Amino acid sequence: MQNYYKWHKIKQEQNQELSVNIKPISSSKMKQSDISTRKKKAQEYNMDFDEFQQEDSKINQNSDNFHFGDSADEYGIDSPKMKREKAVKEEDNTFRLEIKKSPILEKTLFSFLVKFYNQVQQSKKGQRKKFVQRFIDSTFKTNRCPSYTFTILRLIMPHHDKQRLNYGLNYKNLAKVLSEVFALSEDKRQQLLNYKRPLKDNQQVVGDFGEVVQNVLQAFTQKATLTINDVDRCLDELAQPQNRDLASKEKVLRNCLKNATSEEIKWISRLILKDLNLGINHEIILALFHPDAVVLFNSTSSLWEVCKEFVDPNHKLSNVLRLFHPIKPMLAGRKTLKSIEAILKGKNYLVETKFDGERIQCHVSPESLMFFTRNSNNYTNIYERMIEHVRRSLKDAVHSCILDGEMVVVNKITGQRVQFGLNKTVAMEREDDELCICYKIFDILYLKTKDNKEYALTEYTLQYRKKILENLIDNQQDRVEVIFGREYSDINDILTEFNEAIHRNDEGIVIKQLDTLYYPDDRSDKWIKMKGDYYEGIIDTLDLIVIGGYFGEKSYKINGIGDWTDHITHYLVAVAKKIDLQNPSNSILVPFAKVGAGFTARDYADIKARMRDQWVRTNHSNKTPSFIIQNWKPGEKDKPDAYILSPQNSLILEIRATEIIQSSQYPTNYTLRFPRFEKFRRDKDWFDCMKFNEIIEMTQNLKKKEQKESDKEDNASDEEQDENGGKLKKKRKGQNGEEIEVNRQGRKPNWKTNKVMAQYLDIDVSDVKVESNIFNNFVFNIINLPHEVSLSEEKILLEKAQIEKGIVANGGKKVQNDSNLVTHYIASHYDFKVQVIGDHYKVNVLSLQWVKDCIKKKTLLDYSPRYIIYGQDQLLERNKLLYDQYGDSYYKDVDEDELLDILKSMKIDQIEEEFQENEEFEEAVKDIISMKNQLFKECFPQGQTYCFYNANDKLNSDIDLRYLVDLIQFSGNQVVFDLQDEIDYIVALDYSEAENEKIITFREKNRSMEVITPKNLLNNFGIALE
DNA sequence: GCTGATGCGTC
DNA sequence: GTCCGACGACGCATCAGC
DNA sequence: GTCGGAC
Repeated sequence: MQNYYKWHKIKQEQNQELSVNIKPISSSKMKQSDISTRKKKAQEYNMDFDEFQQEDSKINQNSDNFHFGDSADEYGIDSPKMKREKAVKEEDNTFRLEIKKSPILEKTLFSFLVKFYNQVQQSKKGQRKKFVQRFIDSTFKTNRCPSYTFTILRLIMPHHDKQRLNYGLNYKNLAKVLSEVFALSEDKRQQLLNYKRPLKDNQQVVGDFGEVVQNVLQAFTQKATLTINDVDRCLDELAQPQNRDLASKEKVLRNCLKNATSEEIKWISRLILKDLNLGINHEIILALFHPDAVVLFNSTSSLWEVCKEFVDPNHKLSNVLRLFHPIKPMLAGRKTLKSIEAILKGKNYLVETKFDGERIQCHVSPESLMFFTRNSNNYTNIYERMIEHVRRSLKDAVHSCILDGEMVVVNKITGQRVQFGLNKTVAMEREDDELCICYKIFDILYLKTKDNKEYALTEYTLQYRKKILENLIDNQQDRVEVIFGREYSDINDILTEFNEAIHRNDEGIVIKQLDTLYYPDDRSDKWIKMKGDYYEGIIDTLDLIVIGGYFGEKSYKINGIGDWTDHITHYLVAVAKKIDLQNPSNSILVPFAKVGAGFTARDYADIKARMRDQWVRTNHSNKTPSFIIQNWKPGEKDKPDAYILSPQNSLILEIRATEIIQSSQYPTNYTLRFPRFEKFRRDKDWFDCMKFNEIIEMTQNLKKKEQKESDKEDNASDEEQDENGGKLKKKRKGQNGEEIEVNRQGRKPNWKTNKVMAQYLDIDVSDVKVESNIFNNFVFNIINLPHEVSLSEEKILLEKAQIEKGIVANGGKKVQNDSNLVTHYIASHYDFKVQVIGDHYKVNVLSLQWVKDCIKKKTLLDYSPRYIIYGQDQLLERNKLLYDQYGDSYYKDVDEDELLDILKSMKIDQIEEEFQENEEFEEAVKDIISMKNQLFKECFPQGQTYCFYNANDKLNSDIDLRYLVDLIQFSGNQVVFDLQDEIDYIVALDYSEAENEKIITFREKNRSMEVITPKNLLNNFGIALE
């Protein structure tokens, strides 16, 4: 969008000079397009077309009437209870809605367009632009009458045509209607209805609705006599409110399609679905239509405006903003931490909270006030009650303006964030003492003052726009509020802001550069959004088990046509309510969410290979399998196309999500917001998936917090309501699950994934000789590396490898992910991740130098100030006593006593004692590490207790078990055979149901314990079985 | 007249 | 780096079908 | 909203 202002002369410096005393910009120019010369040119240009001239003048007469304050009535009033009003308005504005048909297109065959569609779609992506160019050039060379250009443009980009009302036909209803129109056999009807489902016996097209339509209707092919206007009129008819029912639509379509070929029907279907799948950006088409077309389109969201404006190809756009034509909002981009730092270096910027509501643009004139959404839809009626509030907040000096902001539900009492789902409900019906809608205004795009001065504020810097905003709007607490943001120039302040936002339970922050103009529809780095779930260590992931699959449209692109399981592209995942190790099918799994994002082609191939024979195809009337909770009544589109055969062969997926939200759709009563696949948990067996009560636990934590907020007594009956209350009350529940729960005992909750596994250790340390034991029992994680070496990726790795080898050589371990197992976090400098990890785990983050120095001196050095990147209060306080302000010790040298002292504070004394008591242990460890045994090529876990529950009698007969026990003991770990407190892992063997119950109950009380399979166990020791 | 399916918009 | 389609959850309005 | 893949 660099060229958005290229046609405009305004320079940014100019803006800076403007003081609060507003200097108008050529106000009289607004909407003073030179119609007479334009018309003249157009007429010259279209000299050959009598009809066109007449038509053009008619249409231009209409546009002559247009002025600011005129409302854009072609925006379909598509909001609810507006039916009656709509009828009135429609009559009022028929002259707008009914755009006269171009006479030329009465004679132009639709097959002309079909040819173009095919050409573009079949060509390679790089070639497409060329074809479009050719098409535009030839089609609009001699005729640029708006009725002509408009009809064609909206048939090339149906998605951006806002003038026509909805068809009420998506693929399901369209399939039904088409079946009726052509009186299809039941077979073919089913083929259309289930276009995503592969047929059992043949290789026919699947997945693309249009293709299936053409395929099915091949027999009905007619001669191509359909004209473009026929199609256009048909679409108009379909959208008519009186044709809402399927019977009417059938009539309309029959009338049109009786003259169409199956190929044409394919494309008409796609037009109705508003998705041609041409693979060409609308901006490319517009830019070819006229160089300024994109700019105008982004400022008015209207193809009709574009067509009216550029009748003359040489016409230069003189103004863009049109009141009551929604501007495409400016968007915030998502950036990596590293790039954020680079982008913002040396700049001034504002940080604002990211509100979790609806982006709403508000247009105001003395006569009218309208709200538009992010996609330019008219939401005036949804937010009807906000009209008066906004008006009241505008200062007298304002004649007209365009405001940009977010409609949010606020809880006036607690101030807590409210669940997004309530937004519309509260807006439209329920606003009470507690909840109400608030318009958070953060920008102003246009202003006309009472003394008739106009400002296209999109052409001014943010700094300036905020200043204007400040002077024009009166704040009304919890109703209409102006958002100013906090100004910073140091990246660290941003990180602090972000951290605070996360802890406040906000959705995130938005960073806006102060010296930038307003770029419609631009999502670059001028505005940047940061959300908690973008970064590691803030939001937990969940391990869920796959229980069902759905056919998707992705399949035919990714897998081609193979066997039917290849068409499964998204999955139903569940938590476990009851686990039966003996007879897995007697377990109870509870559907929790669907996941379809985050899978790579590779991932699909993986699943395919591992699950090939594990699917049972359904026909949507099957009973749900026994292992799925039976009170689940899925809606039509939630019924899986396939179920897994049995839980024990299913997969565990690690799922990331923004938050846990309430749901009436899943029997858990909760589900995930924005779920996406993160990775496979191959190390976990099926019964290691998340448990039902863990959801309850997570949400209980939230409830507790909520209750604390509102000072209420703990109420145990709350949960029962959720358990069997069936439908959820729509009452205030607005909390979410992203809060990080750090267990008081420092134990990790079960839903926090244990990321430290041998396979994640990426540097081979098998040949590292252990030189000392100063880092014994330490687990290191390096958070970041110096910027200087960041020039080359290789150097980074080299540096990292060197340090990690050093760590291992001195008895430590190194891991690649943060977790509760990490004892020492290391960083080269302070950054956001450092802060987040520090706060999350309540740990100190030490400098790389500390590690290097320790290695060099072969001793543990004190955590002196110069070694601290991010310190916890306790340590900082201590250092205040020990060191002066320059970090120099008050004592000359660090003597042994002091070191011991420090070690004590670090609780290392215990470890030391252990060593003294157990010399053999240390020796054994050394021995094993120095062994160049294949089995131990990676670091392996130590000091853990493994339980082979009741396995004594099996040991002798089972050689594998003996081997496992040896392996564990040999490597400095403990083996026990009964359930006791210190167990870290219990090895899943062939237990009876009763014993399983015991294990499960025991585990309930010992959350830190994990059940692992022998396979996992080997995995932990770096022994891969595959 | 009610309920579930369907469409369409928001995030 | 940018664009695009294929995916997620929700709420509301409307229609089909009982 | 998220994401991966094509360009």
